[in-house]
Amino acid sequence: MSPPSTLTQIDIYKLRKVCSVCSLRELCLPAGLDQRELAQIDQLVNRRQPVKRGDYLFRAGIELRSLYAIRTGFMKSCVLHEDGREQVAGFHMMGDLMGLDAISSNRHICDAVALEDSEVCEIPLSELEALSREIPSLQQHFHRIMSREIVRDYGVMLLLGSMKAEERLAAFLLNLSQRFAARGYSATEFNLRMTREEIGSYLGLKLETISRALSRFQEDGLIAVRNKRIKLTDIPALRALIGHQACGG
Amino acid sequence: MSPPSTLTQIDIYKLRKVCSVCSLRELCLPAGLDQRELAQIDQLVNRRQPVKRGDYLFRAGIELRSLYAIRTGFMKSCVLHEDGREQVAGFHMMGDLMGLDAISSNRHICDAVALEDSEVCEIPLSELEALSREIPSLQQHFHRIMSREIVRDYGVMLLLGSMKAEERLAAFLLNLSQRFAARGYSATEFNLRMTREEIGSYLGLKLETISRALSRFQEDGLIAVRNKRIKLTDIPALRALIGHQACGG
DNA sequence: CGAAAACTTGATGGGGCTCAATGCTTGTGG
DNA sequence: CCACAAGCATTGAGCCCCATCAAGTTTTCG
Repeated sequence: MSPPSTLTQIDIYKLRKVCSVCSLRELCLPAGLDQRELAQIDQLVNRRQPVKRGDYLFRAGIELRSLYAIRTGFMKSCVLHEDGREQVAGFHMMGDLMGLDAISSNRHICDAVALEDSEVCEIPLSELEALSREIPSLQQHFHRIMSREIVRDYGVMLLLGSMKAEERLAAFLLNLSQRFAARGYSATEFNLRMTREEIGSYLGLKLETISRALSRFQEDGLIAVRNKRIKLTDIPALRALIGHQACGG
Repeated sequence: MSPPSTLTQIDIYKLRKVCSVCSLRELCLPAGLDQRELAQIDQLVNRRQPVKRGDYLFRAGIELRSLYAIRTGFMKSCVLHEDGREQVAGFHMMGDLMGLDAISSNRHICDAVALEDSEVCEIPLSELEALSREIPSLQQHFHRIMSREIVRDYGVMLLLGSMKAEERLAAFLLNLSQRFAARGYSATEFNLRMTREEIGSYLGLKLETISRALSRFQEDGLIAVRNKRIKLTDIPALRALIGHQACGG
């Protein structure tokens, strides 16, 4: 748990930790930074932190301390309603930034739970804000990340408000595919880290509906699914599924 | 259209225009600014701009020029899907900031349409960013506004994903009520600026469902509705409607 | 290995969509 | 000022998609 003790090992440990050589650099940080700026950002991200599967990274109601960038792993965020209603608001993977919703009130409004053993970079908000006052491209990048979250939310609203069950699921699978591809993984074959129930919660459907839709996709030759392992065998057909709502004329 | 010509009138015109004496100050700007900072912000908001009912403030796909703060009036934003599907993503009123979704890609993601004759303040993004680098409290305020939009979106996702028709409508009416109240208007009696179809689009329902639910609320004594005029006569009952999903145990 | 969690599949019912007809409101031009 | 049209709203009837309930199977994990 504590850093290794020899000098060489410490160096490696530090190098692995710092942002400037992090493999997620393109996802987390703006391009075009000079050495000094990168060094400042390294200091900003003051610790890497493991989160075990099932553990909470933060909980709704807790005071905002930091934002968290996911280094490895897979997480979900859940919004809670007073009456105990709960809904998955998003799934988050490598390079995603979590906690943006808490800036508004200084308290987290959703739970963040690891769906597999993960590792996050903690980013104190006040320091991020201070540094982004000095580095315009960092500021712009941060604003874009927040805006991207808003865009994503609009997409989910569209999905929830106007798509049928199979359209939603197809959109969900294609979105996952795209995000894995953007991170260098296969666009056609991956593991669903979440349960059918969690998918359903995210898509405003029940787990049985998810299960049935997956079975039907498989029957129709669009996917091959075995438990959490998914293979998209006909992406164009999945695409076609979305966007042919009633086919009126 | 052009400013009046006498000196006195010009002064009034300018005063009305500038942020530091704008009646929306508390909504738009952070508290605790000194004179000099307020003056800088005045310069930032370079023009007030009328938008006639039915006119577009901006359209999806158009390059982002500025953010817009609503001074008076009422607007909607609509996300568009490739296949022509369209959905109301939000209703916006006095003090709301529009265009945040466009920061991500530098292009607007949604249409913004005035639902009644309105007036907006144009805020060039690059200048806002520049100024927020100099004024920390402005920076923080801007981040909070973006975060608040994310929080709002999560609420809509919860609504769309897990509420029944009447719960959605009750939540919608209470939300409007609260926002009007926060702006000094009646919390119990107001005009719906939008059509039933637009409400339905926002709530993921059809206009007939909205109409039926409103009629039912009226039968049950929760509201009095005549066309667009709404009176909330039993707010506690409306609140109770939300959050008693299945009433299992 | 055994218990709990997760998943699949079937049967049934209901909430909201669809289609349809009618009434109301608003705006426009003669 | 009225007539007319177009948009908006209300209400009804029937149907379909998805939720619900239920049972059985597989997978996961301590």
